[in-house]
Amino acid sequence: MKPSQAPAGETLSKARLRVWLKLLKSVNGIETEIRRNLREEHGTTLPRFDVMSALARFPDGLKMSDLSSYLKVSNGNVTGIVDKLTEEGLALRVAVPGDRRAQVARLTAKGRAAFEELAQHHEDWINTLLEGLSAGNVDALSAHLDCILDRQMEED
Amino acid sequence: MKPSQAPAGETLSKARLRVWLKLLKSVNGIETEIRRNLREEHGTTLPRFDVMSALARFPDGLKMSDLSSYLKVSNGNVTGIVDKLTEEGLALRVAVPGDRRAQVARLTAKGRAAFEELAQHHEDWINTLLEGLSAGNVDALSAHLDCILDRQMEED
DNA sequence: CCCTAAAATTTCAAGCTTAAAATATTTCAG
DNA sequence: CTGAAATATTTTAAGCTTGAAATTTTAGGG
Repeated sequence: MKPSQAPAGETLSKARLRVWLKLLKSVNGIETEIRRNLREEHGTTLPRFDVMSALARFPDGLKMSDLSSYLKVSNGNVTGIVDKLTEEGLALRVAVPGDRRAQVARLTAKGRAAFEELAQHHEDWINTLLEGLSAGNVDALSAHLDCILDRQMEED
Repeated sequence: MKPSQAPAGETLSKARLRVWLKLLKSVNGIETEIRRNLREEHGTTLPRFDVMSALARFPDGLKMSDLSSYLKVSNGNVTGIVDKLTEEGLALRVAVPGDRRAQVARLTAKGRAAFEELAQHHEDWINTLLEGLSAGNVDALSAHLDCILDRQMEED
């Protein structure tokens, strides 16, 4: 009545590897399409969208360091992206009253308007790319991802 | 008896967006850890591992263009990575008999040995990072990802 | 007060990635 | 044959990303 000849642990390890490759392929495919849409339809990039998205959630602005830890990217990285957004008039840096080292990044009115536009299209793109997932599929997939994410949070 | 006030379509769209963000977070977390392991424990990078992995599956070598379409990255990209692997003695380019334009990239013996080592560790890392997924979870997750991937294949 | 450690940010060097242009070679219609 | 189109690859310019070094400012013990 053994289900297989190989040790269960080894088989599970290979199955996890296969599902990881599938996970990677799914995400890369979607991400590539989103990047293409952002570039071709809006002349922008995913990192810029991500920063705008973060700033949109914090209307009072975010310190540069909070922004980088929120997005899980390096400090130097957000410096460059906020520079670009600032040049384009979409964001600005505001001095923090009590601390001359720190600066808060915020969206400008133009930045907020641009983000609203982008965010709607982004949701539409994702909705189309995930058309194969019913509401039930979404919930089940979400639960499985929680199994992965729970482990990641432990490690911090 | 309505399940919610919002139109079903809108709710599903938001649910898909949420699961997309969760998918991205899961994959980014794992990928960051894999990159860190490759760098700190083996002094290499994920792109180099990906190329070695592709070449390991084709012992007779892969044309540069086949390599880039297999990995879904640009031609110019694989040129640079194969250059690096060649400098390190892990890969080499072989002329294709009938076509002086083309070259086949192959692993050297050293490259094959290095890859075997990396691949085993890679599988172990993934096995640990996905410890939260039982065999049943893996199968269910895999099925849901197929819903996403099926759609992606249609678009090619 | 001073001066060292910590904190916030930017700068820097190196590597990855892409799209597009450039090169070299092959194919094939006429 | 010949030259235009197609194919295989490399080069290039621009942007993203990181980790580490550098800069500026703050905080706190002595």
